[in-house]
Amino acid sequence: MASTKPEAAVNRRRQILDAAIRVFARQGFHACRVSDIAREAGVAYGLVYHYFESKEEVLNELFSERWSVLLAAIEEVDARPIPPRAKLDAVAGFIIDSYRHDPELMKVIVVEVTRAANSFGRTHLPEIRQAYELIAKIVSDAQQAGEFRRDVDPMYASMWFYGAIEQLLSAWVFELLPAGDGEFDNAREMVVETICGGLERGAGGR
Amino acid sequence: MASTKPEAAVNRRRQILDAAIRVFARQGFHACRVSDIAREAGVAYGLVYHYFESKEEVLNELFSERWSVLLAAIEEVDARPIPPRAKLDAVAGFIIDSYRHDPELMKVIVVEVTRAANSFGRTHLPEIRQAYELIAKIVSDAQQAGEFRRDVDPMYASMWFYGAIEQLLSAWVFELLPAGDGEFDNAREMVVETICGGLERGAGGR
Amino acid sequence: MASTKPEAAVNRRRQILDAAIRVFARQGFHACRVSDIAREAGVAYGLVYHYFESKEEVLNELFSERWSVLLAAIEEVDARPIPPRAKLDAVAGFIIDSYRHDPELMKVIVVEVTRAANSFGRTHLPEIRQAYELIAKIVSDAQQAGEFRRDVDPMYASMWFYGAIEQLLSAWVFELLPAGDGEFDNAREMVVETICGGLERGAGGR
Amino acid sequence: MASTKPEAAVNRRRQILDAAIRVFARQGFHACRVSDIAREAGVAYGLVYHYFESKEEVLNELFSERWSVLLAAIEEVDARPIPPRAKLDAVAGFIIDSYRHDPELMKVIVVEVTRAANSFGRTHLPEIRQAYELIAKIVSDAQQAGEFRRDVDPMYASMWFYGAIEQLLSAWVFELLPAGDGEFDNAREMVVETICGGLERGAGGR
DNA sequence: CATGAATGAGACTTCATTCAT
DNA sequence: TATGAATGAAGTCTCATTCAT
Repeated sequence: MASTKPEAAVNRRRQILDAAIRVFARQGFHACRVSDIAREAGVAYGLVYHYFESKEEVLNELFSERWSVLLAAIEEVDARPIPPRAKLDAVAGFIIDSYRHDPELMKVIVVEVTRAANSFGRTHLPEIRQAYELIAKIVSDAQQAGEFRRDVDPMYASMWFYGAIEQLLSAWVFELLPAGDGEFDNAREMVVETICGGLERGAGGR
Repeated sequence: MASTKPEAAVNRRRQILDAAIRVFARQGFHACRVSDIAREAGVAYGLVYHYFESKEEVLNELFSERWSVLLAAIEEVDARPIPPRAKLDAVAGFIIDSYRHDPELMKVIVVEVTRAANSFGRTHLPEIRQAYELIAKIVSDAQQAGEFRRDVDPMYASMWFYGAIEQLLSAWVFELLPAGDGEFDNAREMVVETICGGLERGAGGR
Repeated sequence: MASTKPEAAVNRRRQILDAAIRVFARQGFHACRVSDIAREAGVAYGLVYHYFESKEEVLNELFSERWSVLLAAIEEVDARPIPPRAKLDAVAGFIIDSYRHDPELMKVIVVEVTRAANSFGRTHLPEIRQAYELIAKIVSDAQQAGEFRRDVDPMYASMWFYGAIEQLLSAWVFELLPAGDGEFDNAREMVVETICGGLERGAGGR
Repeated sequence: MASTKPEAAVNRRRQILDAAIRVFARQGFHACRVSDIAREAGVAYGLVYHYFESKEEVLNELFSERWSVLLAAIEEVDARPIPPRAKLDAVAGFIIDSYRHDPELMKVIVVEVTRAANSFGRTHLPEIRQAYELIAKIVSDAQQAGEFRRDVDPMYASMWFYGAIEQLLSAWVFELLPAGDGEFDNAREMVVETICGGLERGAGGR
């Protein structure tokens, strides 16, 4: 009972964030108004500003919250004693599963932040870059270990790997390609097969 | 005399479009005002509305103008009697050269349209899809010819190929990676090597 | 125990008032928020509304509390059996000493009420007028007694006397003139010398 | 005809400024909305922002426009080959006449800027100080010439002189004292008589 | 063709005040 | 008494677009 208020507060904040995900996903960050978020959350206009500095901060929060999980996941994967291809498979799997479990949130993150580097994403370039670098490190280590060819810059490889997956997500989001459990698994398998295949190939020879 | 005006008109239009490229590249589509374009072009405020319906139409025009060239280029490349890897190399080369020759225009196209599918790009999804499909056709034909492995959906492969290149362009645009002639050539070579490598792998066997 | 609360209440009220002086002085009445006062006082947001009707009432209180002291002081001075110049010297001394002893409070009173007759001060015009009239009475009596020239409207004289002192305070507040004990005494002496000098002059002759 | 546009533009600006005087005088700067100014001027909301950066800038303009005239007037007066008392009489006359001819504008200047040093006036402290200093110079010169007593700091004298007049204007504005041609002339005469009287007194002796 | 003044809807944000606990 | 979450009205400023000249 004594803890009702703090709990309520926490819930309110969550309630607004969750509403924002739905609104951002449906209308887009720029096209929606703060009042849309408030209405979707079922709270008063001003309450959004009680918990967040601005509309931007809501998106900020949403992104950072999720992106930090992604970064942690990549690091955790990298620490596992498994071959690089398995690592990249796990990373791809994590990203695609994120979309599978919460397509609206991932749509917001990809569409409004990650692919919107010009406007909003600029703020988050450092965090985004971290993901690239973690992936690059996996590639780089694999090159050191002689498992990936050495003539590809790890950052380039990282771009291709991440870019390929992001393009996939975009295609699902904008319904250029059908989405569904079958597609998710198959796409993950194939993207890893293709990119890793290209990176492994001739690892010894070249 | 009589022909001066139409000519001037054409020039005016071009003048505005070219100014828009610089302004969009510098400030972004949303952050810039129509008056910024007019000032950059050295024309009066209202003249932009003489030649274009709206600010959006300016971007529309810019995109369509360039994208149709890309589509034509891919078709032309596909028609050549060369192996699929050479075709994809030519396509990658065309895109990267576009950036090399006019980085501002490509920045606008990639940042404001292609990667902004939610807001503005939605209008152009059909044209964008065409590019994906033309690339997919190259892959598909290669699979038919036994040169690429058959278990990868050509549209997926297209996404990865295009996504990888777009990610590269983004990285250059946002200075996550250094850009320059050396990088351009190397990146093209390597992205083709990697993706095609992955697609070719076990083409016969599997 | 039973008496703790009322006592605490009184203290709380005082605590909020004192905090308000600092906040109003620092940020100005309009520019500060109720929450600033609460934070400065170290109490909860809503408590301010427990003791005061509104933000205005806090300022009201501050003003009335101090202004009534000023009015009483002038009346007390006027009752003394001393020459008019000595009376005005005492009044000037009282005002200047008020500033010397609590510059923040006087800043608030002068800046936010007395000189802000348009917005907030309007409420207090009657009280402010009383001060003018008390001073005018001193002048008027001096004229009756043949000590001040009779051709100056006592209310005008009051305005000049009070206006001169208020301008002095403003100059100190806004650091147009240096403030300090030396300045305080000299300014008091000189303002009385000048205004009374002008009022006495030719009192007999004209 | 050809000059219609520029002319119109100038007029529009003036039209808005004049409307702002009435609105500021009637409702006060803070209490009025930009839309009130626009309505009073009979123009569209946004036009105010076409000519001015913000509501503040409108007041800025109003103040600077008028204050520069005051400064010029004081300088001009000081240059005349007349005794100091005549100079101060001319300065007081100028200020009081300004009120006589445009009481609304003077109300705005005194109430919203000059006496509002805390909020808005802060921006204009330098200009306001100039006026004080010009008056102080008149006093100082008179002291040099042996016409005013030397033991009064010229800046103090300036404060008293200006403060007395400003207090007078305030009293008229807030109807603490009746205003009218008779009062204007009498007040000017008497304020000069009193202050200069005080300043001249014992000029030789002391 | 060309100009740029004029329009006005729209969105963000602030913050005094209320109220349930 | 005390708390601070919740409310929502209000106002500033922006800027795409129109239109008279």
